[in-house]
Amino acid sequence: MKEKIYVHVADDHKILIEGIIAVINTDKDIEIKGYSLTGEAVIDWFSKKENTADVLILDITMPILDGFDVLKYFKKKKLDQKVIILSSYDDLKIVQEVLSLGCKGYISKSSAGEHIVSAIKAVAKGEQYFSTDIQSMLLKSISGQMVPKGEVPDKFLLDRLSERELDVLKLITKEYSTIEMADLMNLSVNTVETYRKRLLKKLNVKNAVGLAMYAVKNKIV
Amino acid sequence: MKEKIYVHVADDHKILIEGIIAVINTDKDIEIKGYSLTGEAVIDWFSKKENTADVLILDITMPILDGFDVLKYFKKKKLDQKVIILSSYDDLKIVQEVLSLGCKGYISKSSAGEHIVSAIKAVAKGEQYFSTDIQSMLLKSISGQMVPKGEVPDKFLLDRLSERELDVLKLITKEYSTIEMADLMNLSVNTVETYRKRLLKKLNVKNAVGLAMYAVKNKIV
DNA sequence: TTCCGTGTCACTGAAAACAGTGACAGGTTG
DNA sequence: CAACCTGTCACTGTTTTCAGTGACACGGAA
Repeated sequence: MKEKIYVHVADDHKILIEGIIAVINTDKDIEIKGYSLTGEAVIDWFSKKENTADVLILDITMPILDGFDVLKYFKKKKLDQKVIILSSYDDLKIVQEVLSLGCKGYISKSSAGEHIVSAIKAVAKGEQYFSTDIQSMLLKSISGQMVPKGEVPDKFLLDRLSERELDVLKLITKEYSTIEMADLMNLSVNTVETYRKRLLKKLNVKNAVGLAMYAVKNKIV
Repeated sequence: MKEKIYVHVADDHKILIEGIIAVINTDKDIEIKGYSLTGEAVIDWFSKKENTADVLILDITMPILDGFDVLKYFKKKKLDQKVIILSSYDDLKIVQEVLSLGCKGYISKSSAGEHIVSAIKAVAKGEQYFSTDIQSMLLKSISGQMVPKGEVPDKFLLDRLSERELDVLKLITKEYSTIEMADLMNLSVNTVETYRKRLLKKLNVKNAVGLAMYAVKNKIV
């Protein structure tokens, strides 16, 4: 009889958590060790020594501190926590980003619950696990990535946005003009323009609408 | 012994559906009559005469045909189907929109599963049901709506957009500039500008980003 | 028939966005 | 340490958007 696998679940949608718990409870080898509704709660939970879990099921989009932040916290603290991302986004950039932050599995929310169980077991054993849609996306991206050597495609760089850039991006989606933002943030107009320009470049879009659409697609707003 | 309430669930996230089913199954008075993973599937299901449900739990965001489309379908077919929206968006415009399309309840995904059960029972009885965060948002919007009598707030007018305006709106969300649109549509730049200006006025936003955000929120793109 | 919305176009001027380049200090990381 | 990212700011253009005003034909609704 092998040992139980202990799991912690984090998602801001309580209903989803309840669902996951219900699914996981059907498996005798896995046991839920608590859940969190926010990124802050996850970090709190894991920062207490008495709390440990073999695997953390983690949503990306949560208010304030999101999945990225949680992964970064683990990295910073050099905790080798096994994490499975459970996301509704099948965006290549996001997958690459969380992988680089050390996550061990990625499941799309559109996949069936049984996959969570498989993923937990695989990751607990030290393997990686990706739901089929994510797998095929990764494969496609690699095979389609026949770029001349030396030239690194933008997609692999994925500049993560800085604090300030993110601030500006959010304000842009709220129809703020540069001057208004500068006023609001107590910055020079030039500074805000710099952030705007860096955003355009990093996200490879041509105008503010592109930025807004990016923000929407990536649940930044 | 009262009769059972039959429920159909629609969401593109299978895991969530499983969760909802698990939660609902704890209640003896409610029974699941199938589920759908897409808007098309919902419409298919309900268009078969042998399929009926007292209440439909419906997600807004689904690929291709979304929750709005499903509601519009019911409206068009004059089916008085009771629908509870289960959404991760707590946006006022969206709530107003689905209400105007005849939905009877609105639950945020961040609320607990037990609320679904309450919502189902309330709606089945002919009542309305909103989760607390949605309720407070609605109240706030109403109290903040102290406009001088006679002056109807724009939000309630929801001017219909013309064909051309819609065309331009869509292109704007694709980062087209006015000149590019004029070129593409074989129109004078001035004409396209006219549409743009009419859009700004009708939707009461201040720039192209506002238009794009409107388009996103109202599922025009 | 008159009014209104729509599709089409024009002109002007101010405001904002976009592009390019540059700079510099402070922090992190290899 | 050197390289890199971030936050901050400046200057100079060009292009685009936004605002205001106007026009005219067509078609449907009041």
